[in-house]
Amino acid sequence: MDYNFIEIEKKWQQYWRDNKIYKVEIDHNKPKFYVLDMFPYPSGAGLHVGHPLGYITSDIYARYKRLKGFNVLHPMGYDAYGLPAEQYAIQTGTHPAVTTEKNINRYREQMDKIGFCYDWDREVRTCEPSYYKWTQWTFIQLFNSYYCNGCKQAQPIGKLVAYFEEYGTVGLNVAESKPMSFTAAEWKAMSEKEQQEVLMNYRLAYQAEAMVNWCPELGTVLANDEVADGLSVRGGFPVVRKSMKQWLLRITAYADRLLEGLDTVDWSESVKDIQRNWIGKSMGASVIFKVDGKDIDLEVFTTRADTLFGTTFMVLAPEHELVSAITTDEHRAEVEEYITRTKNRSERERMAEVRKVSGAFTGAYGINPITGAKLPIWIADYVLMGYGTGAIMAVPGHDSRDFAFARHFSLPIVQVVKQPGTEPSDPATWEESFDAKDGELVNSGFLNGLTVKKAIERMIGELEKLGVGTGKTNYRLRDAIFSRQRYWGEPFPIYYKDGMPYAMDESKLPLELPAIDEYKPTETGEPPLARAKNWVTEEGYPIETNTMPGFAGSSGYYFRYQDPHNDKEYFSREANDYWQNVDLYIGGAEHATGHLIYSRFWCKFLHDIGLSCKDEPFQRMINQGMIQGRSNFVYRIIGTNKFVSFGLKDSYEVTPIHVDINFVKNDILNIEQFKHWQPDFNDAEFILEDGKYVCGTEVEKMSKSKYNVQNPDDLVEKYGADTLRLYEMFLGPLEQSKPWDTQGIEGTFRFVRKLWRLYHNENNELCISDEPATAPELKSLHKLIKKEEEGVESISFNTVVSAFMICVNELSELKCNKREILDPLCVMVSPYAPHIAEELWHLLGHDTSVVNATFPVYDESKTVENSFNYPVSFNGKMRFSMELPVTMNQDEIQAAVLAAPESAKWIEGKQVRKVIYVPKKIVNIVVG
RNA sequence: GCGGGUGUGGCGGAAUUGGUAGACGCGCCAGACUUAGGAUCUGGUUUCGAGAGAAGUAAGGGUUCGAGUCCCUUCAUCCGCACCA
Repeated sequence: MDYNFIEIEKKWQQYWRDNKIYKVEIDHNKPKFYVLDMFPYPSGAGLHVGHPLGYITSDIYARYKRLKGFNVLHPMGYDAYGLPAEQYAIQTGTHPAVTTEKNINRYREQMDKIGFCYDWDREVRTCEPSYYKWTQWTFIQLFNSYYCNGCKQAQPIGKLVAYFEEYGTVGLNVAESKPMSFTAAEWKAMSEKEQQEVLMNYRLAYQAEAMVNWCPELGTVLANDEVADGLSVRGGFPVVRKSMKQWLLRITAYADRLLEGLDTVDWSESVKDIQRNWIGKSMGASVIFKVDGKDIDLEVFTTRADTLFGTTFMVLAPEHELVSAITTDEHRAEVEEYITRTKNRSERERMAEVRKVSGAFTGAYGINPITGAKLPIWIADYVLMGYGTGAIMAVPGHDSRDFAFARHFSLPIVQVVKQPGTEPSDPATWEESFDAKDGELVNSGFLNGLTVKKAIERMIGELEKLGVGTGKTNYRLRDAIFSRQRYWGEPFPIYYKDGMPYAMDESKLPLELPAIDEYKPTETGEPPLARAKNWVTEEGYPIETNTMPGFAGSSGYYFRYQDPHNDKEYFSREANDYWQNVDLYIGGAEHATGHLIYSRFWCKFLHDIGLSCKDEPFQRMINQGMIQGRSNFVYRIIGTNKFVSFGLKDSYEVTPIHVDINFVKNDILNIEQFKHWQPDFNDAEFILEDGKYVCGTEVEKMSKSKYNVQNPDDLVEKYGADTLRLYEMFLGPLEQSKPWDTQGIEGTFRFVRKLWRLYHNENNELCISDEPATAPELKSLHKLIKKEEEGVESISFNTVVSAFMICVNELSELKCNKREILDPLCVMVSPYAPHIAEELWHLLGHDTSVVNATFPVYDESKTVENSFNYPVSFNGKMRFSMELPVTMNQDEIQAAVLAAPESAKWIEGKQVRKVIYVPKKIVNIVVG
C-alpha cells in the first residue's frame, strides 16, 4: 500500500512518547491556554465512537493553539470512584480498585491509539490517596467555614465564634439552616457540645437530619440530580423519601453568586438556563397569618402579594410541623388519615398522581392580615414542604393549582385581577384561573387600578408597615447531600467525640480507604466502612463511616492538573497564577445540574479562601452532541423463518429484527454471515428484490443491544487514527446529535490518501519542488488558512475538514508539489491528522516535531483577484454571471451588464428602473 | 404547561453577519481500467420539464431591489424542568 498508516501511526506515537513532546511546564514567555475534557468514568464497556468526539475536538483545538504560540495545558485523568465497580465488587468480591485499574488501562489503550496530545504526566485519578487527600482537605475547609451574606463570601468559623462571644446572634447576617437567637452570655454558658451543635447550623459542610432520596436497592442516598422520575439514574432502581442524618454542603449560600456568575461565562444559553432554573430564584414576600383562636403564626411565601385580597383559603403541606397543633378534634381523624396516606407513597407514586386533587380540612381558620377575613386551612400534598415555608395562601382566581383545588372542594373563588380593557366577570363561569401577570387589580381596596407589578410593591410596603410581612427571595436550589452509604468513595476526615463530629487535623491526611472483607452494608444496616477493623483515630475516637459522593472528586480536578504532584498543597499559588481557569471545556450537557454546578461552587469557595485566583472554573464551554447509531433491520414473516427484503415487506405481516451492522453494506445484507450469526437463522429463507436482500434502517441510540455500535479500535485498524479523527469532525457541527454513517468514513479515507499522493509521485517516492509557487497555488493555500482560522474559533471543524478537501482537490488539479505550499499545508493539517502530518513533515526534511511548528500567516493579498465573476440578477432572480474587472466603477459595470447579450431578453419590452450594484457581491437590475 | 434548541436534496451537512441555495462528503447513475470488483480513476446527480424555462430551504404572511438568513403566525421534532406558591 502507498500510504501505510499502520506503520506511520505506530512510529510517531512512539516518538511522541519517547521525546515527551506533549509535556508542558509553566513558561512565562508564552501566553497560557487551558483546554480540558470532562474526564471520564472508566466503565467496563470501553469507548465507542461517540466518546472520542469531544476528545478529538479538544485535541485539535489544543494542537492548533500550540501552533499559534500558546503554552497549552491539555491534561486527562479519571473520575475513578463510581457505583458500577462497587456493584461488581458486591457481586464478585473483586476489589473496586482492581476493576477500576483494569478499565482505566483499557481506556488508556484506546485513547493512545487515537493519538491525543495529553500531557499524561499530569494524569489524576480521583481514587488515588495523593489526589483525594485534597478532596478531604477541601471538605475540612468547608467544615471550618461559614458564609457571610454581608461580604458575600466564605469566612473562617473562628470569626463566627468570636462574634458569638461578643454579640451572640444580634445583627448576624450569615447563611444558616434555621434562624437562631441567643445572647453572648447564653453562648458562653453553653457546653462544648451545645456550642458545636449551634455551629452546625452555620458550617458550609454540615451534618443534619435531612429528607433524602433513599435507594434501597443501592443501599445509599442519592443527590437530586442523581434521581430521575423517581428512579436512580444509575441502575434505574426505585427511590423513596426518608429522613436520615447526612452530611450536606451549604451550596444554597452561593445561590446568588452561582446565578450572577452565569452572565460572565461563555456557555450555551440552554445550559445556563437549566442552571438558572435549577437555582430557581423567585422574589416575593413572606406574609404572617394568625390562626383564629390560637396563638399560632403561619408564615407563607408568595410571589403574588398583589392577590392578597383574593385569597379564600390556606393550604399546608401534610408534613408541616403546625398541622397537629391547629387541627380541631372534629377533623383530627380525617387529617391523620390523609397524612398517613400521603406519607406512605413512594416518590414515584407521588409523581404519577400529580394533578389528582386531594386534601383534608383541618377545621382551623387563618386570618387575612389585610382584610381580617377568616380563611379555612387545609392540608394537601400539592403544597411541598421543601419549598418556601410549606404553607401557602391560596388564590384560586389567579393560580391554576389553587383553582383546581377550590373547584374540587367547592371553595369560594374571587377575582382580584382583570385583563386590561375587560370587565370583571363571575368566577363561577370560568373554566380556568387567570394566572397572567399582565393585569389590573380590582376588588382589592387600596390596590384597585394598579398594575400587578405596582400592586406587588405597594402590598409589600403595606405588609412591612403593619409588621405582618416582608419582601423575600426564595430559591429552589437545595443544599447538596454529601454522604453516601457506600464503600468506593473518599472517607470523611471526621471523627466523633461525645457524639459530635470533629474534623481531623490536616496532618492526618490522606485518610486512606480501609480494606474490608465484604462490600455490603452491615447486618445492622450501617455503611460498609463500619466493617473496617480499627476504624478509629489514634485516640480511639470512631471515624465517620459514610463516604463522599461521586461529585466530590470531580468538583475540583481541574485545579489539581495545574500542579498534580504537589504534596504540600492542593496546587501552588504560582501554578494557579499562571494557568488560572479553564479556557475551553468540552463535555456533555447532561452534567448541567450536577458536576457543572458543584464545580462552580467548589471554585467559588476556593476563591473565597484565597486559593483560586478565579471564581468561575470554566470560561468557555462547548457541549458535544450524541453520536447516534444507524441500525439495520431484517423483516421476518410472522410464524415463519422466512425473511422478506425491505421493499417487499409491506405485503406481509412481519417482525423487524435488529441485525448486526457488520453484516450489512450499503443496506444490502450479507446473507451467509447472517445465517451463521445465530443458530435460529441457520436455515432461514429469504425473499429477495433484484437478487439482493435490502435491510431497513433507523437512527437510534448507539448500543450493544441494537447491534449498531462502531468501535473506534476497529476503525483505527481499518482506516487509521487520522482518518477516524477527520471523519468524526467531518460528521457535522459538534453540538448537534447526528447519526454515524458507517459508509461515510470512506470519503475521508480517500482524502487522506489524496493528501499523501500530493507529496509523492506514482512510485510512492517523495516528490517536492523548491520552485516558487504560482498565484493559483498560493491562493488555494491562503483561502485555506483563513477558513481554518475562522473554523477553529467557532469550533466548526466540519467546515475546516471540507476546506482541506477543497484545497487538496485544487492542488491536485494544479499538480502542485511546491515546498512553499506543501510545507505550510502539512502544519495546517497536523492538528486534525497528526500522524500523517508528522510523517510528511519529517519527509520534508524537518528534524523537529510538527507539533512545535508555527501556523502559517494569512496574507490577504494572495487571495485577491483582478476580476470578479458577478452574478447578474433581474428583479432579484439570478440569470447569468459575468466576469468583470474589479477596477470598474458602478457606471462602467452597469453599462457592461446592460450591454451584455444575455441581458437583452430580460430587458425586452420593459424599462430598467434601477440597478443595484454591490462591489464584489452582485448586480441586480430592476425592470418593470 | 414553562424554558431552550432544531427544521435546507435519498443521507450527513455548506452558505463573510440580507447578495449565485445545495459547497464538501456519503449514496446513486454512467463511463474507464480490470479475469473480477464491495479496489481505483473520470463525469453526472434539488425537483418538474425534451427544451427555453419554472418551482424550491417545515407551512402561511410581512419588510426589502434582493430573504435559508430579519419580523409576525402556525406546525413538527428534540432536550431540560415540571404541583416551586
